[in-house]
Amino acid sequence: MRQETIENYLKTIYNLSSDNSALVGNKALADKLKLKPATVTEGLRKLHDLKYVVYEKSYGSRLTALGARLALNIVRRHRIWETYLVRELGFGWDEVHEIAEELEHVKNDKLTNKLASILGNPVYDPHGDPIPDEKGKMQKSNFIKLSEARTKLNYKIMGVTDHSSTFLKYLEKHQLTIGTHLKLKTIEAFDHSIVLQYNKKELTISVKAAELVIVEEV
Amino acid sequence: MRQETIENYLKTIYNLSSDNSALVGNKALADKLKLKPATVTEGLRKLHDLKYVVYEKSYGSRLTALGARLALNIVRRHRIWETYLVRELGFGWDEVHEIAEELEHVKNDKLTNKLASILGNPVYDPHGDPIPDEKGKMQKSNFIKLSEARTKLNYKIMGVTDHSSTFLKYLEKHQLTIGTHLKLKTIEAFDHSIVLQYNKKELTISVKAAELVIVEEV
DNA sequence: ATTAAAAATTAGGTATACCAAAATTAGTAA
DNA sequence: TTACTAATTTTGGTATACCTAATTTTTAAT
Ligand SMILES: [Mn+2]
Ligand SMILES: [Mn+2]
Ligand SMILES: [Mn+2]
Ligand SMILES: [Mn+2]
Repeated sequence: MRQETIENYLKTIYNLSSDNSALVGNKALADKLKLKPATVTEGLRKLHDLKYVVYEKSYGSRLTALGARLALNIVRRHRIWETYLVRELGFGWDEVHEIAEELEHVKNDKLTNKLASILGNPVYDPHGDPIPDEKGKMQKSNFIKLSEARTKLNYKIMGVTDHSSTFLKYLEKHQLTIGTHLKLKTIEAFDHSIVLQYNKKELTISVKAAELVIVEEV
Repeated sequence: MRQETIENYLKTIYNLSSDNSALVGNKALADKLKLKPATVTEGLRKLHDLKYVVYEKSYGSRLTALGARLALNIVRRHRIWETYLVRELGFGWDEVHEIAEELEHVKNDKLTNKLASILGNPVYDPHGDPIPDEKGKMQKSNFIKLSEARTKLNYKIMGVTDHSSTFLKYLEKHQLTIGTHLKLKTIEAFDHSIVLQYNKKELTISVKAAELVIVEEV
């Protein structure tokens, strides 16, 4: 199997199984990888033979310790490059994901570590995702989705779970960027839209959007 | 054909045919690409269909205008990354070629141009190779191989044609780096070894090494 | 427990990128 | 010219990464 193929599978399994030990289904994996389920079935059989995943036929797959190590490496490179592109090369947070998808496959530890070191070994990337260190360890947090937040409480935006340019531009337009403090004023009983108060203004956002914003109570 | 495959063929044809329009033979191409001639024959047929090369059966191939444009793009990215790695990220000139072989395939003009701009739009890379600008234009020079230099004259080292770590480390050990001024003292009649005088010392180097060093008369 | 829908697998195929061995063509040195 | 050598092409393969359509398994809904 091509190294890049392996890396894309493992990274995606990792991303889809945030509580890492849960099984990831083939359909979800196929969608993220933009492949057909039949293709993914084949791929997983090979990754199983390579001992990167344990594959429970018809139920899904999870990373082995070996697979998780590789996955965390890719995730580290991806997030460090995104941070470097934003902080050192002047890209917007909405532009970097696609470029990082390519740069993440360049394997050179000296390079990755040099970039990290220039950045002061950052712990979060521009989307609020934690950056694993060289050993794969990273910040663990008790952040929640904005869609699960409660009225009257105060929150701070810590990240996003959709890296698409359209979504990030939408957030930026409304000044909903990482670090923004906001208060959850009310939740519409009708459709669960959320009314936010921040920066001396009010904004209503859909559940759909709120599910993609990560916050912390403050 | 995979984009990376195309790019490696075109870049290599370009590098092997520095005197622009000369035909490049399949054997030479196969060696550089670490492929077998049979494979290259196939590849060239496809590149011909894609209008990237003109392929004269049994004699060799040369780039079309379209192919040359793409090739110069890759060469630009390769050389800019090498320069960036050396000047901004603290790598040695002997470490960057392999990394650049991967980075050169990341296609994003904003990124390439940003790196170039940070570097002050450099015209030469760390090995003395000229860097094409966005339109593919680059410095032309009348440099010669050190093996073709004449006794008693003074020269300045302008570049190298072998990017391998072993060769570059050898040069560095003897302080034969780019910019070094030297005088060609004598040429051994026996084996054409060259006796150099520079930095208040003398050094004899083989024809083999001298062929890989590019100099300019000063 | 039955059934319909969704997810996963299998079977059968295409396209790309490579290779070894054999056959051909080009170049060179008598 | 001939005869050898080197380069190139052809032929017949392998391996990987995909796909569609058909079948099977799992899950969810009566
Ligand atoms: Mn990303
Ligand atoms: Mn990110
Ligand atoms: Mn190089
Ligand atoms: Mn170079």
